[in-house]
Amino acid sequence: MKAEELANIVAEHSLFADCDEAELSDIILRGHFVQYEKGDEMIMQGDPGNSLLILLSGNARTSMIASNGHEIVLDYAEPGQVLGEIALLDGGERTASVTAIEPTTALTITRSAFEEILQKHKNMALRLLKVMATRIRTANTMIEGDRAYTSGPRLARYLLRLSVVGAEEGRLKLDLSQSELGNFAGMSREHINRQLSAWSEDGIVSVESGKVRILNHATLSNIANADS
Amino acid sequence: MKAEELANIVAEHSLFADCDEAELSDIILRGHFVQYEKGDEMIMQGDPGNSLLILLSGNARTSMIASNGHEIVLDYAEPGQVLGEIALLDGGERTASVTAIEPTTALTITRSAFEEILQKHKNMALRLLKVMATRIRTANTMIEGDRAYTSGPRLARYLLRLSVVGAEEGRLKLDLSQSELGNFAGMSREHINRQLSAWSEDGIVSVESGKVRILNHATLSNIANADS
DNA sequence: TACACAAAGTGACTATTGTCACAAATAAGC
DNA sequence: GCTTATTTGTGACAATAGTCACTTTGTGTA
Repeated sequence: MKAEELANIVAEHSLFADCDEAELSDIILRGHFVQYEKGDEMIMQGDPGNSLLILLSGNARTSMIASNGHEIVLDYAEPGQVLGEIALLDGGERTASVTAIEPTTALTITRSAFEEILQKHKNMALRLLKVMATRIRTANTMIEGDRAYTSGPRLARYLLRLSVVGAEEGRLKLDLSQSELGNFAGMSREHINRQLSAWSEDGIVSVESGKVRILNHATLSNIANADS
Repeated sequence: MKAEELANIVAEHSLFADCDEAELSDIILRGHFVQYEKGDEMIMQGDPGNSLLILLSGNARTSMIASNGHEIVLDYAEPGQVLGEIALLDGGERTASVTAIEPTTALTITRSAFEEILQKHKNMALRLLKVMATRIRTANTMIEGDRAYTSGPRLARYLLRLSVVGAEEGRLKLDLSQSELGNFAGMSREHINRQLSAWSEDGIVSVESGKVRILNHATLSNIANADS
């Protein structure tokens, strides 16, 4: 793999967005290329965390299983995303799993390789700090939303989080089943279904052949900030 | 202020735990010493975030007000804690407020000063990365707990989070009113009251003159991981 | 000590959301 | 193209926790 290729893959907001070619090829040099099939666990909850992943292609789900069996989806990752850096940095075990939800490729970087990269390219640390700051912000917003709002506004928020910015026809980044949406938005599959049906009636979303689309982005945003 | 003093103040797990004297005095040199009274807002939600705080003495509450008025307490900070680094790093506005809950002193560091410190002491970035990793971990655990468990286990978790490790007589780090506990644990004041009373009956906690104490740490831990 | 204000305790009722149990509709594999 | 599995749709019911409306108990201060 060449630095150019990685540069193309890596998304705009990614950790590596403004890396120069020297940095990128250094990263590639020190990393291992890995392939996953749909359903493969790229990172496993409970394992010690001695490496970090950079998602190159495909999509993955970050989720955790609580001690009572409840599954919580924390986020979905796109190409360019860094995964598993938390356990790598603080030395703790992995508190969440990352599962490929389609055929996926990634670059694995071990702790020592990562430390070398940080040492050699000193801007790297600052970039990673920014990425992590945004991640904390997202987590806090998630806590806020979960706590302060009832199911309607909450589902609206999670749908908007899945929505693409310049989305033609309001298509979402991922076509999730209603049970998955439930695990992401923190509500039961049945409840998701009822809420979606209601919104479908009002022309806010459409649910054709399992695929949810946002028809009225504006009202959905209003709902997301509604009083209840 | 002298580097030694800061060294003494700063807690074990703090960002500055293993800073040498040169680093500490550099930080002091570039920061401003500020005092707050009980109730003062040290950081205000909605403001642009151009500085960071290091709590030197006193205690503070990090909380956010949702658009529907709901107040959510994210965490309580002790001396040594870094506050407000998220907005500083990612350039966004402050998503939470930090309020002094007792007379408090802090060291304010502006963005430029902070960048100088990072530049000069390159271990600093790595340390901050660790701190932030732990913070993401805490936030994720909070999301997990809020989602997967009912009020009982949840309150147990938040009480344990407030408990001191070698706590003589199970005293908590902070004596919170039941309404505050409610905002922290995400449940109504009344519900907190009922749950606490029930546990008090069973000898798991005691609630004397508004102060909660953990009498049976072991069972409370069990409750925190119960099936419901 | 008395007054005022804030915090805690408690009962009754309500609301929201989850659970269970199916039927219907898709999708996937052979 | 048929069979099987996995989603989706929906009704009835249960449960958990919030709200309201008070009373009671503390706490701090003039």
